[in-house]
Amino acid sequence: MEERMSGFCTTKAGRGGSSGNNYASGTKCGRWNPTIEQGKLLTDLFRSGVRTPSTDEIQNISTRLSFYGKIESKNVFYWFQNHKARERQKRRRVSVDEKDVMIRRDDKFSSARYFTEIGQVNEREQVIETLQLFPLKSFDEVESEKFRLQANECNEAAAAFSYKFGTEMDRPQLDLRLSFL
Amino acid sequence: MEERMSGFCTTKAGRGGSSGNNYASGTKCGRWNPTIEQGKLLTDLFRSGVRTPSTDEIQNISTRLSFYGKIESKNVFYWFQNHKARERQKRRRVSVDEKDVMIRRDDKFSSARYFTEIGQVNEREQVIETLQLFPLKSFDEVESEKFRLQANECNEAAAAFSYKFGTEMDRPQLDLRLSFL
DNA sequence: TACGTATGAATGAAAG
DNA sequence: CTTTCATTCATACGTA
Repeated sequence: MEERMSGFCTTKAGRGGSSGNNYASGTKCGRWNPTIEQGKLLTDLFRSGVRTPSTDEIQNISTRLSFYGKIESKNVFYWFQNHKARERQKRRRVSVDEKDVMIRRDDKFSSARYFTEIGQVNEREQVIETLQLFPLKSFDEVESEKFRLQANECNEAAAAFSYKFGTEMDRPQLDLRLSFL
Repeated sequence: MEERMSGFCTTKAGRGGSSGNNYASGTKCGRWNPTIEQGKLLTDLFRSGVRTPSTDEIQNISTRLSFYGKIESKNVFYWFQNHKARERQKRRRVSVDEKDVMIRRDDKFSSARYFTEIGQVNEREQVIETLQLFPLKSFDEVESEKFRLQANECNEAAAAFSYKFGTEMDRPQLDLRLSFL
């Protein structure tokens, strides 16, 4: 029995906002907030192609992540659901805006600027979803970038993760899901 | 009490086009800030009953507003999201206060009472959403009032808005959304 | 300069 | 899956 403080309340959670800030302010307890490690790992999984993990996978991931702080499987479930939805939503919006710009282009600020500002705009997600095995260095959003920057030591976490994933689990790997895609 | 103007401040006078783009304070770069016209129009739409515009509507609105300053659809999305949430929050806060008072005074007063005294506190917002076409003179918050006061000349903006909305669009009006409710 | 308020942005949790 | 709600973080601005 280990009663770590990590988890819901204590929130040392660092999830950046938009301006490269990770808050550690007194967050109110009540809802789960990923710790940096958890966020990093989740993001990695996402970037690896995981989009809609099965119940079992969710369970596994959750178990794994619980090492870094309190977490429930539903949190994992929601995380992926939201992350995926928002990636799409963003993509959708951006692309339309982009179109608008094209149409009404003021020529003052060309589209190039937009792409840079808005970030990676048009990427085929299906492809990514199945071939992401090779990190294409195309993080989905600025967030991941921040995570990566502010938490390099998390690599160890990733390592541990992979490790455990391959040992104490009955299922092969998270890669397994890729096989039935 | 705040003078909100300037569009985005694309790190500098990014957009040209519409006149009267006051960057006044010369601050704010990074996050969108509605110009007076944009704010006026958004507020009007809100008061007209628009609460949760669909993706398409958001796009239209955004496109329209882009005439008055740089703006992305997500800004419109967030604007409505926040505006609605805060209206609700405020209302909730008030009702709670009222309730406290009530309770303290006399427990006899029950819910029925609230409706009468507090005014249209617990209104069915769906209804509003569909019938708000007729300004019920129930402004949501002081802000809108201010906007209205400090920017009367914006009516022209509203006019233009309506105009464009009715002409350069393939869809009828913003009322269209009401059809599928 | 310090702080309160209004509000843009983000995101966990759910509902639809 | 999509859309909405609730909460919280972050920041612009006004004010003392």
